[in-house]
Amino acid sequence: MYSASENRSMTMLIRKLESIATLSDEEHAAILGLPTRSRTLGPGQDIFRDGDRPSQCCLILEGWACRYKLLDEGRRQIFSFHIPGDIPDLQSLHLHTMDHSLGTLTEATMAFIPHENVRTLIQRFPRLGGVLWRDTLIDAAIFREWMVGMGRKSAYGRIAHLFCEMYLKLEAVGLAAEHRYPLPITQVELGDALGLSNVHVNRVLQEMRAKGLITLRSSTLIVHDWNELTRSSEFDPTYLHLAKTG
Amino acid sequence: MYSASENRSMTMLIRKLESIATLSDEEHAAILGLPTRSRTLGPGQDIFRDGDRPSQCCLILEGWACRYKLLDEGRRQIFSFHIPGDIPDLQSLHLHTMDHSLGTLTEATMAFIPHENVRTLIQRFPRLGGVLWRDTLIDAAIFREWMVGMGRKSAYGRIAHLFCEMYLKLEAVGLAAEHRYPLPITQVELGDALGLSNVHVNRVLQEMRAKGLITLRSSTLIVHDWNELTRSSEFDPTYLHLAKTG
DNA sequence: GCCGCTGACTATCATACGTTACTGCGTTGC
DNA sequence: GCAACGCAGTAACGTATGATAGTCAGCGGC
Repeated sequence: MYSASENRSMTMLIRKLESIATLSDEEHAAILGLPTRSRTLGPGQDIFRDGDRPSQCCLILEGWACRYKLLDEGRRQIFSFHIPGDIPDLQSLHLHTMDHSLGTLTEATMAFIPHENVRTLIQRFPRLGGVLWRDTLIDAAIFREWMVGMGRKSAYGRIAHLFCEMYLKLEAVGLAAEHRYPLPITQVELGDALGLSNVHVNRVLQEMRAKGLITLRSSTLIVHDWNELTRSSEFDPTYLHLAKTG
Repeated sequence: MYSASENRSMTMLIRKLESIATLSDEEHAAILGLPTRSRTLGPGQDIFRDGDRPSQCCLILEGWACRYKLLDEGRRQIFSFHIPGDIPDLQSLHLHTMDHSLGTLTEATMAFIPHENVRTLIQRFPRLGGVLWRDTLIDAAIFREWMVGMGRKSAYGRIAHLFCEMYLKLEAVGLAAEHRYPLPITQVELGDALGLSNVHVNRVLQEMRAKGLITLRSSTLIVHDWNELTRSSEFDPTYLHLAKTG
């Protein structure tokens, strides 16, 4: 059921971890040796739900996912967007009951790793535990940054900020370059992430297009003026704590 | 400079950790043995600032603090309120550059613990490392919950939700009971935490008072109708991951 | 005993955003 | 080839909240 040897699916995880820390050869090898079971899901499928008590972690190999919570009357808040290399539910190692849901945005392939094996890995390589801890801390830093947006920035600034953030995250694992990247997210989902209505998201996107700031078509975003995008969103990448940027 | 033996100041930390996990006698003793240096600050003082690279952790013994970030034109976003027993900058163990600031709200006494000693503690008691990791994960869960508020709830719901949250956090460390607690926070600070103007915070507080829901006077909050408070804010304590509630 | 300050509170007016409801275009299914 | 659907886009209108600009009570300083 789980395949351990020659685990190609772990390269994405290694790329991700090396974007936020450095790994020794032994640590590298230990990660490659993790047993995983892969699975592909269609778009809009839940991987776990609010209230679940998962016994494994979920690593994204391909496609996009998001964490979210549902409220009364169809309201939804999306907390994060996840791309290949991410382990969106690393927290389940220490918080046993999920307080939100995780679902796919696109068709997506995930590798599941039993908690047990992650725990053993951390015992053998405590420094690797520190790297995973660091990853969850960066997760929290991104939440804080979204809070700044929702609390104190305009819709325009929020959307621009998200575009900057996703670019750096994708670039860090080699999935974006030249200020262009795949963005398979609907306007409704953008709104649910940023606390906006789909109508207003559309308004702001039109405004950005009119200014020649971006092109967004068939799920591809092209940033024509990166400086203006970062300036107008007050974007400072420190909170991403990427290895490159210190 | 640091005093290690008979460390009374650590009891608040132990109470806090026992509110989210259980500790063995050895772990208990090891925490009491941590060397600390205490310091008392007046209200409105910064403990560290955005961009700092601290070499110690800060445990709050008495008083309130908050984490925040400043933007252009005097805008401010407060991320969290901290009470005795909290270690607001635990993340600095793995994220070396602070991406926000920490300041006191009231006069406050803090105990500083060198990172070095925390690391040694975690090496000797890996399970304790897990508890601290868990604490930072709960921190993140609270951020997510605030995001839900700022993105998808009314001002009324947000304020009510915060009142519920602070009550449970204070109660968990024995600083609140009978739906009444000290709340030494100005209306401006409430607004900066919830993404509202001070004027609107005032409007909503008046509304809550008019309904007989709460009394808030001279920094003391009394909740007259806990059920209505939780109902109107869609409050579900799961995200606090308190030991009691599983 | 007044000064200066901070925080609570209020009134008026402005606006960024939400709500509702609709059009139109691709895609998928059959 | 057309129905059904999801998503982008638009228009008209409504409103929760912000901005500005004050008043007032309490309080420490001297």
